[in-house]
Amino acid sequence: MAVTIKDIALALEISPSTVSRALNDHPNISEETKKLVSAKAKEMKYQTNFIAAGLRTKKSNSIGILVPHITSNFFASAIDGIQKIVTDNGYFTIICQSNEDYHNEIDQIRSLLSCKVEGIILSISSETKEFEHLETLQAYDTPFVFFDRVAPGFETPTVEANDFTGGFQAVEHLIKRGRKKIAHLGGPGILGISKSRYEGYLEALKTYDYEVNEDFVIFTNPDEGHEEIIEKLFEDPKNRPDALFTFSDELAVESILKLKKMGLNVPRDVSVVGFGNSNLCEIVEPNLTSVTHEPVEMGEAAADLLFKVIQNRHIPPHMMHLKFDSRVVIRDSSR
Amino acid sequence: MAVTIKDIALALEISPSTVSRALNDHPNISEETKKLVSAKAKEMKYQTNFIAAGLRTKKSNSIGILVPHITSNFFASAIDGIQKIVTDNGYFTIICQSNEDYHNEIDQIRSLLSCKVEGIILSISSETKEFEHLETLQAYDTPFVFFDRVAPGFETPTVEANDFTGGFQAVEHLIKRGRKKIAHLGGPGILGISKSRYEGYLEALKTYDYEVNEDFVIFTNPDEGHEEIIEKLFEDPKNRPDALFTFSDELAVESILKLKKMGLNVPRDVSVVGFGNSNLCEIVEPNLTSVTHEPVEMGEAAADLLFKVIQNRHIPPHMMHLKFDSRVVIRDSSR
DNA sequence: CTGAAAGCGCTTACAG
DNA sequence: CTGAAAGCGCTTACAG
Repeated sequence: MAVTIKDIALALEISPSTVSRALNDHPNISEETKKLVSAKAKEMKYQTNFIAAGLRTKKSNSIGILVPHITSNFFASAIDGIQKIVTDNGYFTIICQSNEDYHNEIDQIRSLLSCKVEGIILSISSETKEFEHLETLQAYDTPFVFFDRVAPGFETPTVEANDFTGGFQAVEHLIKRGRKKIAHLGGPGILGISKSRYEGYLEALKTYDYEVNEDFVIFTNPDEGHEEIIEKLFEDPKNRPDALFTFSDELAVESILKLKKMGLNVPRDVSVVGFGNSNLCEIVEPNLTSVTHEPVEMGEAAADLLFKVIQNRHIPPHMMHLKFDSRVVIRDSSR
Repeated sequence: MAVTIKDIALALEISPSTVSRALNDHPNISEETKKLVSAKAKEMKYQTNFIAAGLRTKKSNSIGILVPHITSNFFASAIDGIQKIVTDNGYFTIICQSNEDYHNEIDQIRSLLSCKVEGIILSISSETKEFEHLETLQAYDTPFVFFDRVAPGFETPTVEANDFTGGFQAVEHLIKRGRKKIAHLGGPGILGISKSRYEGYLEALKTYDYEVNEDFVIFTNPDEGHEEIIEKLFEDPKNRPDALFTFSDELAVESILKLKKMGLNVPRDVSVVGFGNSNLCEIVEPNLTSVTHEPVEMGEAAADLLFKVIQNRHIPPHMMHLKFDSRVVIRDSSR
């Protein structure tokens, strides 16, 4: 059985209170007692029961992470960054996945509340259109930080990539390479990040007096096949885009593979720029030009912000809504 | 503030005991009371405090997962599989990373013990050579299941890929394609999975009366550069392998890219077979032949086993040490 | 510097 | 069918 504070007290013939204080390095306890207690604790292999301590102090020392899925380079790296900060603060994390499902998201939040996490880093699912469950969070005074995907109407910190300027830069790069007909394969239309990247695309076209061709913009869903979409976009030789900016590296890779199958040369016939600057970029041929994304840094920043809220520390207004800038890493697919 | 069982009791003018029982669907409580209570609970947005319940019942409803790193397709997918089973059982997971560091692993285990998880799914770090910390687990009656990486000398369930036959099949495939000089780029030498894949390689060579050339076998570490190693392996035209079986798809991809840089044709000059059958296989060119790995199924199996131990259910001997068989998915890199 | 006592929010054996 | 009481393992205000 697990040894408790009482067992140590018994063995040392002192009170549990003193043991507790000694273990927590309370200033009123003599050095001698502290030494005695910690020696005995080690000897008996005592492990603090966080559950009990948490119940008493109303501090669970845990924070929740809710992401659409853990199997995605972006979110996995973000969690990596978050955990670093969380561990440094002596906390632990409970990680949940919504699987991009609205009802699942609600369940997971409920479960995090039941675990009494002190805060949540949250990336809403691509199906979430209502936000009552987030109001529940607020009702429970459980602070949260939006990560990468933000719901409107909440006064809570946000950490995002600067998707707008990312999209802008990607398209500007293609324009400067002399491309004339630039298409965009977007992400799920409902997501803010999809919209922002698309808006960056539009803004770049506008800035350089390009006309917008609506046939050249398609929003995609992760679960549907993209091959047909890509084929359709490029099948008409007379009205074929000569460049493509995609929502993700995955989409860019799919596009390159499909374009090659269709007998088109990348970048000669079609330049391609992805988003994420993932490890795929240097594997696909030609190597993929891509917009950088900084999941680890973003995760660290989100965790930092969450701890500030938890500890009631002041967050200066300019820190409340962080946007991580991107740059274009140019590789062969757009050279 | 969070609403408690007491608040509901007060509002309904009944005792907390009754509220608790009603909420837990105790048979002795009248349907009427149950309805009343659950309506009120919903109205007041009551959320069970798992922490408190756990303290009382000595059941935390949580299990721990400790993996080397979360950012790895294999482990991320495994966690996916584990979480599915865990959620189905009404539990939640605490996920920790050792970052392949022995001392970190010890710390994480200590922390999981303090969180009073009811069991742990464990993949030891590649630096772990001593196992005292696992004996601590046993001393605390905290059951655990080894996942993918197994420490010797413990009477606990294990879930592994059948790395030996995987390696065997990969090399057999290369032999049947008529390859004569088959090299092996292995993983960290200390890991059982590296050894097993290597032994499969050896066994295949032996079975087909091939001689073993020790210069053709190299064990690698994840953090060191592999380019030089690959270059050295293939630089001598007179004594150059005509096939390569690698520990992972990542290593295979690196090898293919490097071989191409060296002016060698894959598969004409060198056939390559990877391990993992990851999404990289269809991105690299030529597409990579690879041995399948089933992380999701393995994760599910590990979680199932852990729950059996937690619930003291009998595990038939043939279920104690699961090995997931692999097959070779043939693609262009070895055609 | 140390101890006795109360209490965190639950559950459950005991009593009725 | 329902309630009063004890207790899970801690922490901490209060008292000395």
